[in-house]
Formats: sequence, C-alpha cells, structure tokens
Amino acid sequence: MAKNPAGRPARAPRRTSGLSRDLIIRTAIGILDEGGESALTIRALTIRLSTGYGALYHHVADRNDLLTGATDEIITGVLSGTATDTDPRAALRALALGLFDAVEAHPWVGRELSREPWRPALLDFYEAVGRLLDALAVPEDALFDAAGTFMSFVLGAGAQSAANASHLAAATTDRDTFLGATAGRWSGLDPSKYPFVRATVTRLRAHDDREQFLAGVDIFLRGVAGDA
Amino acid sequence: MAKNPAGRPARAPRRTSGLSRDLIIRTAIGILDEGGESALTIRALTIRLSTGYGALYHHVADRNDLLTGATDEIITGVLSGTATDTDPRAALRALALGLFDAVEAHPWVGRELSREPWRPALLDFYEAVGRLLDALAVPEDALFDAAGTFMSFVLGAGAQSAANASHLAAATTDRDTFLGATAGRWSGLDPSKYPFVRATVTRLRAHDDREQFLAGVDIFLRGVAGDA
DNA sequence: ACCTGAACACCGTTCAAGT
DNA sequence: ACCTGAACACCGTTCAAGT
Repeated sequence: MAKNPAGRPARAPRRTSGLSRDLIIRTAIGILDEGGESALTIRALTIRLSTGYGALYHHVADRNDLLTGATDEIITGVLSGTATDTDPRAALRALALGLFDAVEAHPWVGRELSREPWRPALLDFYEAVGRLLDALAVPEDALFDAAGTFMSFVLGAGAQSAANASHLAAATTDRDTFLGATAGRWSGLDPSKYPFVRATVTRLRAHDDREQFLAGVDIFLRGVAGDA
Repeated sequence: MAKNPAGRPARAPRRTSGLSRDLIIRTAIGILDEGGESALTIRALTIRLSTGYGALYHHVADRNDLLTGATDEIITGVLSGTATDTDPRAALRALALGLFDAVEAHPWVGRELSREPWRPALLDFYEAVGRLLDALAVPEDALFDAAGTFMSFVLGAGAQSAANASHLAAATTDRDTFLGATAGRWSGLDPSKYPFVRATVTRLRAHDDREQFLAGVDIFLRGVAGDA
C-alpha cells in the first residue's frame, strides 16, 4: 500500500490528536524497552505515531534529544517514588535500589547514563545522596569522595546488570539457560589459572543481581561510616 | 581521483604488506582514540589501511568484532602491566588504577565494557581481584559479592570519568573551562533545593578524578576488610 | 587465499510544499 | 503553527570478479 493506483502519492491520514514532546518521548521509551537503543529509529517512531519526519523534528531536536529525554523521564520517576525522610542508611539503600531496578527494567538507561552523566535528573539523585551521607555523620572532607563513589558504584552496577539483561533479551533463551551457558564456558577454563572464576561458577546459578547489589551498598556504607 | 579519464574504474595500488587481524585492530584503536566510537567507520578503516571492504571482512567478522577486539587489546595491556604479587591492598589499588587509567586514555573502552561485560580479558581481571580479596582474609561467603562490587565500582567510575573525558574532547575548550562551565551551571541552581550540589561546586575546580577514584577504592577496602 | 569496489538495504536529517 | 514525505548524505555489509 505504498502508492495508490492513480499515481498520486498515497497520503497517510492526518493525525487528529496533536503531537507533543511528551507523547513522542513516551513512545520512544516504549520502543527502547522493546528493542533496545538500536530499535529506536526515527522511522520506527513515525510509524508508531503515524506521522512524518518533520512533525517529529518540530518537537524534538534530534535523535540524541530523544535519548536524553527518555532517560531523564525514567530517572525522574525513580526519585519521585523514593522516600528519603527515613533512617539515612535505609534511605540510601532505597535510593540505590530504585535506580538499580529502573536500569534493570530499562536496560538502555544504563548505557545512556554512561554517555550523558550529570543530567539534571541525576543531580537530584546526587543531592539526596550527599544529604543522606551528611546525616550519617560522614566527615565533611570525605563527603564529596563518598558521594561520588556511591554514584559510580550504583551506576556501574546498574550498567553491568543492564548489560546482562540485554544479553538475556538478545538470547531468546531464559535466564537459567544463559547463566548455565556462561557457567559452562567458565567451567572450561584452566582450573590452575582461574581458580576463583571457577569457584564462582558453582554460585552463578543461584546468583541474584539485586542481592549482590545490596551487599555492595552495605560494603560501601561500612567503608564510609563504620559498621552498618 | 575517483575515476581515471579513460572510463576504466581507477584501481588503488594493491597493498604490498599483507593485512592481518592484529594490524586492523591496532588501526581501529588509533581511530577510536582520535574520534571516539562514531569515528570508527569501515570506510575510515579502508582508507587508513588503503584496502577494500572485502579485505577487512576477510580478517574480522564485522564492526562489532572490531570493537570487542580493540577493547580486549586494551584490557589485556592493563593486566600485563600490573604486578599482583605485592601487598594485597596495594595490588588491588594498582589493578584498579590500571583499569581506570586505561579507560581515561581510551574513553571508548568504558562504554564498550558496559556493552560487552565479561570479555575474556576482564575475566583475568576478576580472577586477580578474587584472589587478592581472598588474601585479604575476606570471608568466603562474602568473597563473591565483594569481587562483584569491586568490579562494578571500578567499571562504573571508569565509565563516568570516560564520559567526562569525551565531553572534554568534544568541547574544544580545556578542562578548566569545562569544569568552570559545569560549576557555573550548578551555581545557578536554587540554593535551598540543592545545598549539597552547590557545596560541591567550590570543590569542583580542584577536583581530581584519579584521587577521588582512589578514595573510592579505599572506602571499598575498609568496607570489605576493616580499616585500610 | 586474499583482495577489490560497485551495489544494496538501511540510517538520521533536511526542506519545499501542503493545511 | 504544525505537519508531510521525497531527497540527500551518509552508514555496514555483501558478493561477483579479479590476482
């Protein structure tokens, strides 16, 4: 149905409801969630929104704007859903876990944040972390290093977990098969050269990214403010 | 000089020295270092190697193979240059700093590692970390979480620092101007809403990524095995 | 076996033209 | 003001043809 028989170019029905940056970003998030970063093409967006290229470019600057806008939207959602007025340790755990879960749910966010860190939405996150560490009585001259370290760890763990999630999605197999294959590959390594990796294998099947992440948060908290 | 006047297609002089996967990867690293991931096009590679498309595809599978191969090469270099037979704490610091410096020197490596974690070369890194943590008398049931956390932090901090480095390269300005602009932007934030971010501003100009990274490593070491 | 380069099927983005 | 879609300048990859 690309052309009509009369030779006049076919014309898609004009949208009745107006386009908006918000609608475009939300649609982009849908495409990103389904197919990852590479699935977000301008063409795919025009089709899903049944509109033209120019219409999109009227509301967003370019594809990059689309990606940062989508990322901001996700991060903002994390913060608005997390209470920070409880015990500082609990609040830091909740904040970290909120970002971690968001990145697991939207694996493309992790890579986006490593491309464009210090987006406005992440600034709110950093601010909250800083205040909570201050409330934990972290000495002032250690506060900035501690906050930066916390951000690096949370984003790093999120990105890594997201990468696993992406590979999981790419492999059409389920999680156990994927981990099993990894374990199998690692088992094939020379035991004398890779004793630790091989010891990890026996744990891998029961491995829970989220639990390991929380264990990491606790290591950080102990390191930064004595025993958690 | 696309065509010669006689209408016969111009033909580039045939390479005298043979192509090899190794030469291709090394050339790719050069392009990546100069222009980042987007600069690595197959066309750019053929030009720099004065060869054709098919020649490249004869030695590497595709662009992805090029990227992972280049990343492996860098990571392998880090490990071969780091001694791990000293005091475990010192060795962990050296190992972490080696990866951090490599990512700073080759910013594209950080994003690549977040796309393809657990490359063989990183396995060696993980193995070394696990053994060193064991040598630090980290209890066995905490060893795997600790090693994973360490990896996440090192990769996360590296990626973040690399993102800064990329922006620094994109902005043709120097580091002080860039940090000054960021500080200026942050200073404009509502002081009652962002007290911590604003307090960070005064530190930002004197900020040293490498020092903050080492401070983070020490937080981790304290958290994982008592006072460092 | 190794290499060449035209050709193909995509991209993001622009812009004259429509309402 | 908002939208359409042909056109442009790129991509990565393939493959018949050369040596």
